[in-house]
Amino acid sequence: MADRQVTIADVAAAAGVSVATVSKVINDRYGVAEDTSAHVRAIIEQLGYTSSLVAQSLRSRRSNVIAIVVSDIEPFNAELLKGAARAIRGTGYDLVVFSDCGQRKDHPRWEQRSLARVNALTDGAIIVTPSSVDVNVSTPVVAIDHNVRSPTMSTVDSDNLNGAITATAHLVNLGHRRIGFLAGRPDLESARLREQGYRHALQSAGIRFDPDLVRVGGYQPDTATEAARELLQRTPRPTAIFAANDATAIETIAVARSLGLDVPDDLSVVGFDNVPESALCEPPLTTVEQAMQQMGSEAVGLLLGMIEDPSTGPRQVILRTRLVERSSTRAPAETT
Amino acid sequence: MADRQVTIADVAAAAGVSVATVSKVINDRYGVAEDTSAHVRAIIEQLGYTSSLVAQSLRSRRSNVIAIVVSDIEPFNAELLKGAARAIRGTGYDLVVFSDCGQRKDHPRWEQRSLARVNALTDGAIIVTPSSVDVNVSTPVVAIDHNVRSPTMSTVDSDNLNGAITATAHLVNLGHRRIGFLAGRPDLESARLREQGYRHALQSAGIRFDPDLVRVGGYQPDTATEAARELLQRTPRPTAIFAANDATAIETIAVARSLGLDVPDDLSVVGFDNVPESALCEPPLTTVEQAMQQMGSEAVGLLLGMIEDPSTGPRQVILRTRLVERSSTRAPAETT
DNA sequence: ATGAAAGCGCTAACAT
DNA sequence: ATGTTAGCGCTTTCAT
Repeated sequence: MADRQVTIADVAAAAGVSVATVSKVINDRYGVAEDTSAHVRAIIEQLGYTSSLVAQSLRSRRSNVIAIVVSDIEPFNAELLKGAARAIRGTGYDLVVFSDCGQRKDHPRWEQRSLARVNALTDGAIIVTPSSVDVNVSTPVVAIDHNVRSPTMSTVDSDNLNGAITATAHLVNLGHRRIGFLAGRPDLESARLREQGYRHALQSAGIRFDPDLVRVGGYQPDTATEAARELLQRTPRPTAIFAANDATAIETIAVARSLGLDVPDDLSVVGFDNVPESALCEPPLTTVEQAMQQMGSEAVGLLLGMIEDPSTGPRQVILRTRLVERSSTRAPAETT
Repeated sequence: MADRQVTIADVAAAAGVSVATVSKVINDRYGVAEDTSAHVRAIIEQLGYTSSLVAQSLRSRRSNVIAIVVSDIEPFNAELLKGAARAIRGTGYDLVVFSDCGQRKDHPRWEQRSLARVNALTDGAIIVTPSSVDVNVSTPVVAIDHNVRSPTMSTVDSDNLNGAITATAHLVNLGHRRIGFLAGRPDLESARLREQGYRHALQSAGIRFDPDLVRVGGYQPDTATEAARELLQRTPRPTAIFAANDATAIETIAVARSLGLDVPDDLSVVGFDNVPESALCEPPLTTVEQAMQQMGSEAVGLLLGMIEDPSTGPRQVILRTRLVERSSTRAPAETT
């Protein structure tokens, strides 16, 4: 922990040249003599100088950094990050992940703030599960799990509708009729589509939609607890629950257990996402897999394309989902 | 995607005051009239202004942001991030994760560069698995999985020595005698300690250490492939392998399979870390669990302590490990 | 209470 | 080929 970082001025002084010359050397600008350049490089090496990203990007347009803006770092976003990192490798870009760690989650435009904060720092940004309609920055942006269909923005999403249909149909095919739905956040498009899928599958099976079998779980364990309890304490109790994501599905299992219910004997539970945690819980969760890592890498691909060629139009990528059957679902014990 | 971000100058102009006044309002400085302040806030709201982290932190010392500097975002680091994010929640700090996505992994001082790049941006940094001895920045730093014992720096580590002893002893207790070791990166203290633990446990069991049963796997799948193959093609073949981390243990299983060997019938494999992937591979991996998320949150705790009270001395935290028995280990088929 | 001006570390015209 | 100079958006004395 030194008193002060080495600055370009230190290098210039030590090398006996101007800061402008050092800057030119760093950025491989033409117009520097061979030996001047070599000398400056030597000094840089010797002093262990690294330019400040902050100062550099305040001044110039390019930073060779891309940002991923997330509300929090939880299992789903962590998978995205793994995939994004893989895609960045070999491109020469650095990655900055910016997160307020969920502290502004309920603020209507948290992603706008985060984006504005890092904006000057980066050449473009990926924004995950944004809550507001439009973003307003000067660099390219691609949205993962976007809130609304917007043909003006590049987006990467899973096929939420078909995923939810598959999940619900799986329960129907097992013989379930009273199927509860633990909904996601109503302000998110993915959540709305999953509910649509649930309804659609019910209808296809000739099961009447019952609003009393739906509660908002909000995608997060703590917001789901009460909702799951209400669902499970109804009479007659649903024999199965489709939760809009894994986090709340896992919470549902915990609530069921606390109520003395066995999963899957007394209750089947299906989730959505297939985060690693879903395979590790007890019982292992049947869920709809999203290609999370691929979503991250696709987003990086789109973004770099837009950065390198700004005339690139917005593109929407939709990735298919698939059902992963594990042990949290089975045929209902008794027929209704 | 607007043409330009809203700046403090825009706000000042719209409010009919100077930028200095706007700055004071933003930072709750005294010396601004009530109604001026209210008016400025209204304009800020209306324009959707958010101050630029870049400009702000170039100018002032505090940014209310902490950095986590990682070489890459892979399963181990992803777990750390989850734990760190949880610990940051409620503190008011924002998190910036900086990574070159493994592109400078072999550069001897990659962490020094990354640290220097984000230094001005943050109030302190957590640096994960650094490769060089000492860091040189003007803000507090805590190291996770540090390279060398350094009482001058705050560090968070697992008890690598005892973890490795436990892993090796587990194999010994199952009846294995020819136990191979797929070492980590020799430049990392954690890797050296795990090898020490391996040797120690062998010695305790009265098994002679055989250098031919040790190969460097380098902590990464691609660097481990050849090493694992060499180990498995020796005659006589080891009946068990302790890999220095999960990533290379999983790779070892893949190599064994490609050689027609069954795990655990023909070969037992133990890993280290207990990343989620280790439970999901086939067969599920017996491994030594590090409290990865806790490492992240402990590091945040130490760092915030140092930021809030700079007189805080360096502290070292060592977390205990524990063996997680799954299905990749069993008694050897034939006795030697 | 408010504003003018200097400067954080760097880049980019523009001189020389 | 090199240096001088003017900012990037912000904070912070220091005048007024």
